[in-house]
Amino acid sequence: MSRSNPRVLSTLERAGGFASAQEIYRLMQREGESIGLTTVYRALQSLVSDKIVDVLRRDDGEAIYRLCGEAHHHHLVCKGCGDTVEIEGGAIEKWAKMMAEEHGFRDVGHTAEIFGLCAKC
Amino acid sequence: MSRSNPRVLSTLERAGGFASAQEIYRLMQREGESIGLTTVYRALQSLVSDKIVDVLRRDDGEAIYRLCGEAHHHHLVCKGCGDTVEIEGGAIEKWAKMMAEEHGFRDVGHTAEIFGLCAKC
DNA sequence: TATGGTAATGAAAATCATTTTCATTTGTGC
DNA sequence: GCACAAATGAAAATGATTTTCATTACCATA
Repeated sequence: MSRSNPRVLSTLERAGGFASAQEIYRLMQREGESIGLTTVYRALQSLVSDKIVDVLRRDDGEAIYRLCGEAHHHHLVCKGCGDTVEIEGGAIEKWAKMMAEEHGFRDVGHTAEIFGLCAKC
Repeated sequence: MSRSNPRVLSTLERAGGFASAQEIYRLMQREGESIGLTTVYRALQSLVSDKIVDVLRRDDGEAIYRLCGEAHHHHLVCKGCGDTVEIEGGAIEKWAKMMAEEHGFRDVGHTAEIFGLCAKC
């Protein structure tokens, strides 16, 4: 069932743990690996649902995949250079829990991202 | 030079200050306004560069436009029936601001969504 | 070693938001 | 009326992503 192709994962690692599907595909091509674009996409989807990688969005809407630790965290992303800082979100956890209770929701998860310009940009 | 079509802006306002280009286009069509999709896109680009609206990205990559200075809100979405509740996020605003300062980021915006199962599902 | 079934693969086509092209229309000053 | 710049929008192009579908690799069992 797991389509988390290890070659895709290792390429993502080699790319610095931060790349788009197209970039990973091109990188593998350049390195002489024989793989189809479809398989790259499927492997990434699988890695995402296995929570081995995270997916964010570039400003142009292209999805970028990045390795992430198991600990639940949020991101502070620079719109200029794409630099990403992992941040802690204790306040968010509480907020999400509170809101869910207030409206009778259960089994809740959440997403939260902050984006702006970093000091260098 | 300014292509900030006022009909597009007013439609965005009427849509609750938060919509995608496609949605604005469909809304105008439904209301009998005669306008081309191209013009909607151009008007939105113009509004963005005039800093009258902000652009964010949905999870699926579609661009959503938001009136600047609009008191924005967040969503509580049911995974079962898709029902959505608008919620207030004062805690998030503070958290985002704090985190941004802490890491030297400026011009920051954020997204936050909570999803789970509503009482009915 | 054959055989049958299931999962993985990838080329090509489909989808969908967005951008570009370009011919036409509209508006404005003279 | 006339010329000319700006605005418009239909249609085509673009580019990422997903779907389709026929083929292939794998794996257990007879």
